[in-house]
Amino acid sequence: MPDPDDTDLAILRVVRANAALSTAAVGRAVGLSQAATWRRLDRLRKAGILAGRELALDLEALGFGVTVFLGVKLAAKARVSLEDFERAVSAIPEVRRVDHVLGRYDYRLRVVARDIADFERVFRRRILALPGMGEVEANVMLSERRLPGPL
Amino acid sequence: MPDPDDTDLAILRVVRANAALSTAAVGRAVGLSQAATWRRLDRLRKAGILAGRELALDLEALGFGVTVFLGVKLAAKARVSLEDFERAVSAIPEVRRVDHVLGRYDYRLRVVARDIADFERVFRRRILALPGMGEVEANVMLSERRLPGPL
DNA sequence: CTTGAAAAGAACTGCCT
DNA sequence: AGGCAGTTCTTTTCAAG
Repeated sequence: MPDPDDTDLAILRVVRANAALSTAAVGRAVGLSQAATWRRLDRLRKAGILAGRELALDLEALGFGVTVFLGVKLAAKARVSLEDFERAVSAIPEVRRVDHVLGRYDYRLRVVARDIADFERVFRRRILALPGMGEVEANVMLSERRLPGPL
Repeated sequence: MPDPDDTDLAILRVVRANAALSTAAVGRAVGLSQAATWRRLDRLRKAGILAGRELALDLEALGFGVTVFLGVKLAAKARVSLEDFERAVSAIPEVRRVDHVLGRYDYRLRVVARDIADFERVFRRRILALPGMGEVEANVMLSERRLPGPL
């Protein structure tokens, strides 16, 4: 499959900004017909560049108002495999992301809770009980901003 | 607006798992007609719980293979407003997320680059040049896992 | 690549229980 | 609320220039 050309990038910029646009509207924005736009979108999908749609759930509107980022260092002595840790952490409902990272920490977790009291419960009963837990560092999220990113 | 009931939660669980499903298919999964499902989805959208669809771009497939998380502490002396910092950091194309946090750092950034050499360029010329930059800590992402989260 | 069109499917509306 | 039926819009595919 050929790499995306400038027209493809223009299409990606449009759909990234407005995922609810029809192919005809995207075509109008980049100066292509509906059919041609569809063919390009189809190619981008098949190339794995457009990896599918997602529905953004507003967890705050559902009562989960607290988001905490945790940096986790596995205990040096503990002979816990990364797979075991990942399996255990993935079983905690409040954990929304598990990033395996290189640096001061081994994992970065994104955790949600209804409020601080709820977070304390999750932290004490679930997070601290994870196999191989070493150091933990926490950052409470105040606000977030998503940016379009490169392209 | 009334809070979501059990049926709403069932619908949210279904669409969260598969955002590409038609309202008719969602209805089948929860035992409702197409129209009833659509009306509930519409209500959830208007309540802000379903906050809109997004197209997932696979940046790796586009050649951005490196993701780095940065923890940033603003310099104590610098009299830089948070707004100034946020404006400047938001202007860097490679920055995909800016999270204002409480804890050891003031901000957590998610940055993408084509490769490590590209990241070094962004880091030296853009990140280190941000107004008010104090300490920085970096974590290179090895792998990530998104989880459904609570509900 | 374009236009035009047809068929299928999904989204939306109104009416009735 | 929920179901049914119908309308409208989009997607998807095709033929022809």
